[in-house]
Amino acid sequence: MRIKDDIKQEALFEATVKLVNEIGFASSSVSKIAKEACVSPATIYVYHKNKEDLLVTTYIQIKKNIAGAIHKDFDDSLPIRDILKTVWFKTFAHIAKHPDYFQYTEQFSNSPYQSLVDKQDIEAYFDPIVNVLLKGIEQKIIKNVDFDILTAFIFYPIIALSNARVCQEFELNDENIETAFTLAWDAIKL
Amino acid sequence: MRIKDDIKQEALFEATVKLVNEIGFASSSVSKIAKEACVSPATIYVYHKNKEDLLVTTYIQIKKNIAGAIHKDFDDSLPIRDILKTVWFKTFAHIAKHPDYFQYTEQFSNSPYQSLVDKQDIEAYFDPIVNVLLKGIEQKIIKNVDFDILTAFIFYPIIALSNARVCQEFELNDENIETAFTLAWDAIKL
Amino acid sequence: MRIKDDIKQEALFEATVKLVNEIGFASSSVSKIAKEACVSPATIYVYHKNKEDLLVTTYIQIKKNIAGAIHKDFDDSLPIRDILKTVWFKTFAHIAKHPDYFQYTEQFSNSPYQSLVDKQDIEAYFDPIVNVLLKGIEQKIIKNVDFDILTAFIFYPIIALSNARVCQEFELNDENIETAFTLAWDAIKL
Amino acid sequence: MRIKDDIKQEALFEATVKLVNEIGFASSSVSKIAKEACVSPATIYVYHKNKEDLLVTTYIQIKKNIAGAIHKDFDDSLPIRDILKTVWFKTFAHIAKHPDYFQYTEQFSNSPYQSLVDKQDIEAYFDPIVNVLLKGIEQKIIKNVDFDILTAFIFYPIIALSNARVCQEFELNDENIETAFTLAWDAIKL
DNA sequence: AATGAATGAGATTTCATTCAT
DNA sequence: TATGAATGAAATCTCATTCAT
Repeated sequence: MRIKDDIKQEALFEATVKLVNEIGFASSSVSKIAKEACVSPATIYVYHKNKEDLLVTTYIQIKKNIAGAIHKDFDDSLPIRDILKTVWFKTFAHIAKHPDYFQYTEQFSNSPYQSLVDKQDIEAYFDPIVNVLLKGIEQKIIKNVDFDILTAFIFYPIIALSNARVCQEFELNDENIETAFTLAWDAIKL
Repeated sequence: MRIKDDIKQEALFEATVKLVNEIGFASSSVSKIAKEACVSPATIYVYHKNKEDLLVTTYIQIKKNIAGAIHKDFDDSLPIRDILKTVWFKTFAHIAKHPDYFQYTEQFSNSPYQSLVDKQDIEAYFDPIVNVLLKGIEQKIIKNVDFDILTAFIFYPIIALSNARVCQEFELNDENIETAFTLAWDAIKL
Repeated sequence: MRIKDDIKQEALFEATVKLVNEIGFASSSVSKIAKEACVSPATIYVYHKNKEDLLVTTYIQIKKNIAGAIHKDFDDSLPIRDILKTVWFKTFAHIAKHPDYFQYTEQFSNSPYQSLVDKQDIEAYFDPIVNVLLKGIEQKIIKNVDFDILTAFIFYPIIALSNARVCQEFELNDENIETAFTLAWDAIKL
Repeated sequence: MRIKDDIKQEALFEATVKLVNEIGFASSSVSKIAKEACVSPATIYVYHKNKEDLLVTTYIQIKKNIAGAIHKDFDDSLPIRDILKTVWFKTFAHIAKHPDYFQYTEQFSNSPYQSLVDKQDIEAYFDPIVNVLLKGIEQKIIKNVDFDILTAFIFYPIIALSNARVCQEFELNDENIETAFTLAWDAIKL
């Protein structure tokens, strides 16, 4: 008996991301993804219950990837500002390295598929950095405001700036990233 | 015949927005939009070259609307912080009043259609408020950094927070909006 | 504007019946029916909500046809035996003339689609002949037994015999039909 | 290994019958039958040449079952009417006990698979009761008419009535069955 | 201008069957 | 023998668009 093939699984992941980047979410049909991954469309249904499941699985995988990347060598004991700055740079670095992954999540999270993902599961991946923020509030280093507000100034701008770079001509060099971090810190620091 | 035209045009606009909000961008077919607007699918092609044009037109219309709303009673002579704060509140108010318009732009700007819009045209609608920022830089009130960076902290957080409200349980009352503005201002002020 | 085409409607009806007879119910796909009717598969969905609707509509149409045929020149005032005998012969004649219609109903009524038809509606078409049976019971000419039992001996044998003819070598000449009626009458008469 | 074989064989038989009853002939795919029988789809092809063979085998098995059931304790020496009445009741009893088997044959015998069965083989199972009819004709107890005609009145009504029970609300109690036999006997007796 | 009919192209998914272990 | 993986073929149905009135 044959056994499920990790190579195929991986090929499907890559094909999905690549195609969504090239032709967009709506135009990425199962047939096209299959062709890109060099498998039969029917094979996709061996690995995934339906198209939805393929897209959602891909999304979750990417989110796991990024959570892993930004928490690499995570050192809880550093000063809060340093931790945030490190993560800030690592996030930009990850997006720069995998702009296609980033694009995919952007398209996905504004599609109807978004609602199929258990947000709590995703958020759990980012617990370490979130806890840093909470500790900052406790230590009166960071403003004591609703967590969604902090997010809007310490995480969301990364997306905004990366999008600006991906879609336009804005250059994201180290200097710009550092400058941007200054603004983020000014926003949230007490 | 003019009146009839405008009614159909408006019906198509509303139907497009409504449907995209209800069933998403990808599922909003020409036929469904036509049915929602109580016209024949063929009629859409009297008013628009193709589906693409319908969606793009709708997007531009919404952007015009919001630009109009946030610049209402715009007073150039006030202190810069006051102007920004007024616009900040007006933007939240507009989104709260038309969450469907907002959702539409979110979906649109992450779709492949996005590239069909002349960004310069859209940006022109927001010139007044942009000029305020530029003046702020000149007067050394606002940090002299790349404009995209300022945008990421003074405009984008609105989207982040509105999305948080639309998608989750975050409450956007006046107090929260005011608090958030404090962070935005701290970010960009010199 | 084009208007719906009776010719197409009729062509679809004929194609459906013909194909079901030739290749069976399960193999009769929408595509094949469309090809047989010389229309696009998509056109079928202009005239019918889905495949199910096409098949059910076709079934009801056939049932209407047969009800019309067996009640042609229906004369309520004749003796009950004569009425039944006339209908008996007319039914065999109709089936002989349209064996394909008959085959279709046989396949349909043993398929899962069967449950989608409102039986009451169908039965209503056969009210006149049913009323004759009821009158016969009243006049103590026909056995006073459950109506389903009468049906099993005065109507169902027609199907059995026609099926025998359609599927095998049994010959249904006037003499055999007359003989069979003798048995049917012996069964139900008081 | 023999035991294991028989268990799988039996499981496939039961699964096929059950599924055909639940979702109909056309929707009963090989995969679904395999899942229902808790075996791999590939295993079916160890026991059967193809899907067709599985369905035909199942049909023949059921026919054998019923032939066995109605001929149980078959006593050739009783009066013809008594023999027929006994068989009549035994048939109803068998159908009542295995309505799913009955339903399966009904669906099967109106499907294209029907033509794959050698009718002579099936009919041979029912020789004993058929011979009774022939003897009845010889002894001038039963009408001397074409055998298909007799069948239509002494066997087919059972199907009609059982179907009426299966599909609708008609109640098949002993009294009704007895009454129905009266009609059947009146039909065929000389 | 306005429209319902019509359709080729293509969507997602399931099928019966074979493969490789 | 027994199996889960794999797939070409085909299923139903929807799409954006054009046609004919």
